[in-house]
Amino acid sequence: MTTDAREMLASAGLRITAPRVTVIDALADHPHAAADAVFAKVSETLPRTSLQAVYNVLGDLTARGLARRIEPAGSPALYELRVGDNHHHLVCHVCGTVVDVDCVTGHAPCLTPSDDHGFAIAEAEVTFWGVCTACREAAVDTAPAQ
Amino acid sequence: MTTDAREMLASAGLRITAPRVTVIDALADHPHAAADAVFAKVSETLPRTSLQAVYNVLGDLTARGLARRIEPAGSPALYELRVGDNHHHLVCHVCGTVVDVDCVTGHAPCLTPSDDHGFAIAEAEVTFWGVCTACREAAVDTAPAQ
DNA sequence: GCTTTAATTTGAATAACTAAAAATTGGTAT
DNA sequence: ATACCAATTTTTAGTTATTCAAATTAAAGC
Repeated sequence: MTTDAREMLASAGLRITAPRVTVIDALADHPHAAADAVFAKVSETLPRTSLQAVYNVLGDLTARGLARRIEPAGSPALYELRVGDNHHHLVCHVCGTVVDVDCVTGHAPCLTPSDDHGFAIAEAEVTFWGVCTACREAAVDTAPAQ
Repeated sequence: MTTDAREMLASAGLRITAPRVTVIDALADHPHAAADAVFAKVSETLPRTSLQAVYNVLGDLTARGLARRIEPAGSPALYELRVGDNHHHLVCHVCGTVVDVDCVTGHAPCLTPSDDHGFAIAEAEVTFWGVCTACREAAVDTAPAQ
């Protein structure tokens, strides 16, 4: 895992540093993690790392195309290493869990609007909202008796 | 316009107050406005209104289904009065302008993911990203000479 | 016109993120 | 190996968007 992180950084022309390698490892283990979750994970193995450094690294990774940043409504920004395939997301309204969904029709842009209003359209971002299995089961358990 | 606002509030069982009517009028004039833009607009005609009141009203309208809240990445929350038709949005990467786009395939949920991962899916939210005409023209004007 | 309950104001707190100067470190050249 | 320099990280602050809660005010039924 560490090797991959180093290769990723090198191929993007970024210096290989402990915080960067550790952030990438954390994202590899926990896709769709927010900055503070990444910080918590990184702190386990590299406790001297600052939250600011994590923000810097996530920003750098995103700017170089090594990571993708998503911002579901009501959630802080989440990061993932799966880039370049225009996949989408399915978010649980209750617990916020995010899972990947392959592109609806194949490749970017996977959809075209009925009217582009003169915009030069670059991409279509799709977010499916629903309730995950765990939250549905929890709801049944706590439902009022009929 | 004022009449419509009053009717909307009444039909939702909300008290008719000056801040609420004015917020609704502001949204009718400026769809996709953020809270501070609504506050600025409301302040013109009702200068004693607090920003907090605007947040309260926007929250109430959203909770009762009179308004819809969208949160494009990198933008504060935006509000619009067009609700219940599952339309989508086209956002300019440069200036943030938002325009409405009719639902891609007709009615909610307008899309189905390739794999629902066990989620009970309620809706599909589509955000198209591109560059609007004005920003494209501005880019040409300031482009470096070849 | 009262009374009750909802709404608004006022004042404060918080989360998520950005900014900038100072200290440190990685990678290259010697 | 060592030193250098620019990139990175730390430290410290600051900002933006938003929420919370107590006290005041106002809407609508009686």
